[in-house]
Amino acid sequence: MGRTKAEMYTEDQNKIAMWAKVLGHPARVGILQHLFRINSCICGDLVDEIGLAQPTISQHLKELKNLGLIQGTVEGTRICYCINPEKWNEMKAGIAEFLNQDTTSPNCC
Amino acid sequence: MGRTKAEMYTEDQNKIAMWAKVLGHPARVGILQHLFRINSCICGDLVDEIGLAQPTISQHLKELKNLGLIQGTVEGTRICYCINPEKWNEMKAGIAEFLNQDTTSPNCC
DNA sequence: TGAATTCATCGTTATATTGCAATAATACGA
DNA sequence: TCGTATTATTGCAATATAACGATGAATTCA
Repeated sequence: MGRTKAEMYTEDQNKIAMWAKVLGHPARVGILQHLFRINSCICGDLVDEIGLAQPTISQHLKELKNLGLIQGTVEGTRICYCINPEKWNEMKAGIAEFLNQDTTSPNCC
Repeated sequence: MGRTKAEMYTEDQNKIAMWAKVLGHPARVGILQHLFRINSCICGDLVDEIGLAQPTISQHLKELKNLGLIQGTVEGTRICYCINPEKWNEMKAGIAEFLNQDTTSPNCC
């Protein structure tokens, strides 16, 4: 991402940007939507569902895991992923607070 | 970003990812927060406020403009930026719908 | 034990993003 | 018109992302 200097920004700004960044790819949005839709865990059908190669899916899953948004448990040779509700709600609250800023003030442009 | 294949995804997924991506940098988060805080328009004090070089700020502003989230009007030699409430609310609704998915189902992990 | 299955990791390529210096463009005032 | 101030654009250099083939690790089953 070039050379972003995280220390220039507030913790708040970095956190929002971090969350937004992980949502900033349609494959990851699709993975999360699928996990919600299937509700119960799913394994590697994401490869078929999304249409990317297995290593690519694995990489996207890793990024989602790094933020704790999803978690996986081993089930034999397969791995079962699902949403982590606590982290999801934490992100939802953080982003909502940012998005809910007041837009009713008279804007001069 | 490597070679993301936008045509693989739904319009919905691309839209959410597009919005999230532009929020995925702390400088842009900071710019938007500042525009909200100052409420009335501001010009190029963002350079002092954020602490990046003027061309860098200009580039971030351009990305926010591309999505229509902010708009600028010329005021002499300065340019006055502010939030575009319509677009902001459209983004807010789109992201909220995605984030508000139900997390109450029993998760198996 | 050995083959098969599933997922993660590594290594590489292609592309995107960040950041800035230099420079251009625009508008104002003297 | 000329100089000044402000913002945009251009052209890099450094770094991050995305994608995938090849390979490795773990597990199940024969």
